[in-house]
Amino acid sequence: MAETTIAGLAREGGVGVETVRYYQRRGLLPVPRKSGGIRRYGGEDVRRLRFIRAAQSAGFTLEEIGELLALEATNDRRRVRALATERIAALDAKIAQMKDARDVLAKLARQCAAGTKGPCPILAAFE
Amino acid sequence: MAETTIAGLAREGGVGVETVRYYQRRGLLPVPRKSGGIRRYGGEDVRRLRFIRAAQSAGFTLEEIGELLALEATNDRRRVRALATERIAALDAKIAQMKDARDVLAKLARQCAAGTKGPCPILAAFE
DNA sequence: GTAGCCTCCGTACCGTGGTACGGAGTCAAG
DNA sequence: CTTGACTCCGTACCACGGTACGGAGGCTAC
Repeated sequence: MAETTIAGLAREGGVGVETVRYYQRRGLLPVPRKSGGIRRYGGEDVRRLRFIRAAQSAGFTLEEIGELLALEATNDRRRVRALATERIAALDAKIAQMKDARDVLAKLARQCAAGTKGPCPILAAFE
Repeated sequence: MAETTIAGLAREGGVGVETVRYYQRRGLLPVPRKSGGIRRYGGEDVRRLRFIRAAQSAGFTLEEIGELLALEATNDRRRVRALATERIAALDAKIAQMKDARDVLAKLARQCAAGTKGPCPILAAFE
């Protein structure tokens, strides 16, 4: 298991060095204390960093990811499922709201394109 | 046209006093200079404030709303339509991304609920 | 042995849309 | 004419997920 420096870890995870340090401050990644002055990172650090990025792309916040990482050790599937269900509900709510906004705008844009006389229907809708 | 104070304007627009002041700083609302020391607001201010809220609920950022307000005077429908189209595209992209995250999570949650042996499929998916 | 990266660390800053604080001034009612 | 509510103004702070800066020290190759 080749050890690396913070720059190597960052490269493996596809993030910047500053982001790794930020995750350390957030408690998502451990802060190793190794050879004089310079920290060394191993495969477990890469795995955790990739876990964070994967969970992020599933819509979890960094705070939730912190809990997920802690839950890895306990295998508390019920709690993990609860977090996932919460996240799904939040995503559904936001998606519905954005879809509404999108449909309203699309309808207005069609109306606006259909005629050139009078005030713009998009602006008029905001009155 | 009954004039009012900042608190009255905020009430009409359904926002807080601090939010009105924030919009003034952003240049979205004019800063009237009226009777000694206290600013007075009229119907046009209420209209603009409501416009801002309506445009916001359609997904525009405050910066874009600033441009929309400026476009009201010129009736440049092409530019307004361009802004709306941009916004629709941005909404579509974000909606698609969130839907993907949602579907992945929902699938994992179903798998997780289906069995209790082995590691949690949700956590395993992030490895 | 020294040039030239890399690391460490604290701290400040970014965008987005506000919210909170605190002291001084103003205004209307009692 | 005082009390109490409201206004004005600058400034700082909140969440969120980072990004940037700068000086001191370490590490590696030539």
